[in-house]
Amino acid sequence: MYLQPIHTKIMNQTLQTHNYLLKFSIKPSVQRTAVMEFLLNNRIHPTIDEIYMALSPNMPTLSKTTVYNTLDLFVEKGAVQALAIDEKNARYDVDISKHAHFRCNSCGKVFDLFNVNPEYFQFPESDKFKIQAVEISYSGICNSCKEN
Amino acid sequence: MYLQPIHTKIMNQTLQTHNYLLKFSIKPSVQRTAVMEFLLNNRIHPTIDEIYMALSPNMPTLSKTTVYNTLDLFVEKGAVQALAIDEKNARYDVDISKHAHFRCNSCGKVFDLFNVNPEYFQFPESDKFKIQAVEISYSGICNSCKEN
DNA sequence: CTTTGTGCAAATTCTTTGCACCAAA
DNA sequence: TTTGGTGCAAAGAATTTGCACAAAG
Repeated sequence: MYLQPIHTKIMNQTLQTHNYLLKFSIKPSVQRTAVMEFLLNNRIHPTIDEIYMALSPNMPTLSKTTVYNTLDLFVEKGAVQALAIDEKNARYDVDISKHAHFRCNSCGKVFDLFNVNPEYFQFPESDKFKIQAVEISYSGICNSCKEN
Repeated sequence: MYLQPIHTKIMNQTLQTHNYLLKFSIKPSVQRTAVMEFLLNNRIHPTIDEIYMALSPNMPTLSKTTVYNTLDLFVEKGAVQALAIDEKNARYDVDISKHAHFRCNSCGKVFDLFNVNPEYFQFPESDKFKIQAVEISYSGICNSCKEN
């Protein structure tokens, strides 16, 4: 049986991410690929700072400006959606399918909610606006905060 | 026919606002009454700065800190809802009934949307979270921006 | 070479905090 | 008096901007 060397596995994932960026017409630089790979592997709706903090140990020259630039580009190209659910910081979601979010008012974490009726994501009739997007955000207390 | 003097009208409105605050157990100071009166008369989901800029000409000693304090209190008492729809600034809505909002990506203005199916404001089943609130936010281009 | 991307430092904006003074009960 | 409200100035945090250097084609 042939065992795939670990570095090849890593290369394969990076290659996948590289190709994923190309699907959105994003030129895959080292930094952009690292940011997208982090988003794909960590579905935690991270803030800019969380992304920067996670990547900078392995990428000491990375700057926060680049993380800002990268996410602006990803949003512009439709590869990620920016969430308004957190009033303090912008949060980013690599899952661009129609789904809702829940924010815990105690710990501040943002979770996906996939069991919201898909019908809710339809746009209402309007002669005043050209509606292009919808965001459905719930808030309250998550179970792990409720226990404490 | 008896014409109500204009200053009486103003007094009457301030008195109404005063009593409105009392309904939410908010002690009606001069500043709080002015802020609430502005919110009731201007359903534009204003930012802190918009409220401050509107009131300060007639209330030169008003400070932005007081506007912040006042709106924190209003939200805490349930008299207004804070909107997360605008990533740049907090916006406040004195209409606490269940309705949706639309933000124009061009001019940044936020509008009410009253024709969204009330069913959409129901909370989904969840054993992970105690859901307490929902915000439905649409975005796109408003008609006056589309024309220009 | 020319264009595009990155990263540092500074600037800007929004919000919060500490504290002193003022006002109402 | 005592409590709570207001307002100034400073601090803090998130984001944006200007510009020089690096990388890619």
